[in-house]
Amino acid sequence: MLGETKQDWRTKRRADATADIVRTAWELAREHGLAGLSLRDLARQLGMATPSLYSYFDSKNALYDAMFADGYRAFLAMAPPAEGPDLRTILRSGAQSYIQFATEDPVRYLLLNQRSIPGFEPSREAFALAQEAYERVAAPLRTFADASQADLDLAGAVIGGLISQQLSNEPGGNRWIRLLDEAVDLLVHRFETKTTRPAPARGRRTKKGES
Amino acid sequence: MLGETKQDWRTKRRADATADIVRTAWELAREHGLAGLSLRDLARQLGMATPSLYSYFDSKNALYDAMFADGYRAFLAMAPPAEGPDLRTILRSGAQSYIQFATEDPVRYLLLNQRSIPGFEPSREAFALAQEAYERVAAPLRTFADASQADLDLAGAVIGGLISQQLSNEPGGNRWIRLLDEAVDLLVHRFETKTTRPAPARGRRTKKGES
DNA sequence: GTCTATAAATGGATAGAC
DNA sequence: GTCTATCCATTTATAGAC
Repeated sequence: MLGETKQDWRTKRRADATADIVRTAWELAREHGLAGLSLRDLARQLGMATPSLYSYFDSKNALYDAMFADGYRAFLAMAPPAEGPDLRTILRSGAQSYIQFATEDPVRYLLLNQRSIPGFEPSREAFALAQEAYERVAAPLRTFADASQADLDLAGAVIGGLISQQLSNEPGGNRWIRLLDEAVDLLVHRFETKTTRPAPARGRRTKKGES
Repeated sequence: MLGETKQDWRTKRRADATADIVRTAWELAREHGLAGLSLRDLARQLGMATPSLYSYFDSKNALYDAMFADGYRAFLAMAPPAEGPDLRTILRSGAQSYIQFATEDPVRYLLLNQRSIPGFEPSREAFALAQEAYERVAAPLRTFADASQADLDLAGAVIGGLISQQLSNEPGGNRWIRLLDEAVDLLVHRFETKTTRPAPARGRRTKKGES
């Protein structure tokens, strides 16, 4: 029994130390860029020797994997499923959460959303968290607006496009993300007119807005 | 007179060699990633010693700068100003050029559009080419559709969003870029209804599509 | 689990002869 | 402009003592 407690204590110590490493890794990544993260700096910042890190992570990519999972856990903790009386509200609140999450930590956004680190592929466990996060955003749109996969892809591209332009061209500013409401209007218009035409894709586009 | 010819010949030789280096650098960047490009590999591939590269470029960033300029020159060479009988055609053909340019060489797209290399900033000369390319796409939309800067920003975000999602999530596929026509429809709708409401942003969004 | 020591390699960049 | 030789810093990762 006492042995069990001791075991738990050690397990917790190890988990705490691991979390400490990941947190510090994020700090350094924010400072020097994602690819600029070095295990040397990381160990020094933590006051330990470089090889000690290998007691916690088998490789640098394993550390990236832990950061990847940590990032999506942070999203799941901060972003509730979008709710609201109408589609516009749902879409806008979901997108606002996402934009907030992206702009408050651009480096995290890069690791989670672009394939930023050559050779790094998230593990199955980490990828499952990514899917869970995706579903949290997608599910309300499916149930409320009967969104198809193409609808979701288009919405993701539009919102992600605002974020991407903002972060690459004017980090810290709002030139693109302030266009969110107008972008949501576009998407709402599409979602609502779509029910009129259940076969959305091919052959159309000849007449419609040609006054 | 003979001296002048000799001078021209040397100038040409140097320009050719420089172009050769840049071309080979693109090949290696496509193979190993943009950040994975090393001057050692580059020199070896060219059959020269590493330090010889410094006769052509002062630093690695100077090489990136030449690649940056080269990428935009390639765009200017391949993408004519968008033309067409109506806004939809102009927008779609411009976007198609851009998507073609991006997907035929994703690494080039990354260097030109995302801030992919930490510490690299394009020189004034290279940046001027980027602006020229931007204007080539933007000008027809300004003159034909009286597009505001916000209109252009939104359109850029939507098209760039499709490209970005495609390259990060399914390189080589078409899950997102096949949505181009629908994205263009969204934008056309916005451009056309915008004239109805010259003050586009705040305070609206209460009633509109609430059937 | 932690350390020291070190491997084994890569990176960009410079000096100086030819 | 090209080379050889080299510098100096950096990287991830391992071996083995404690």
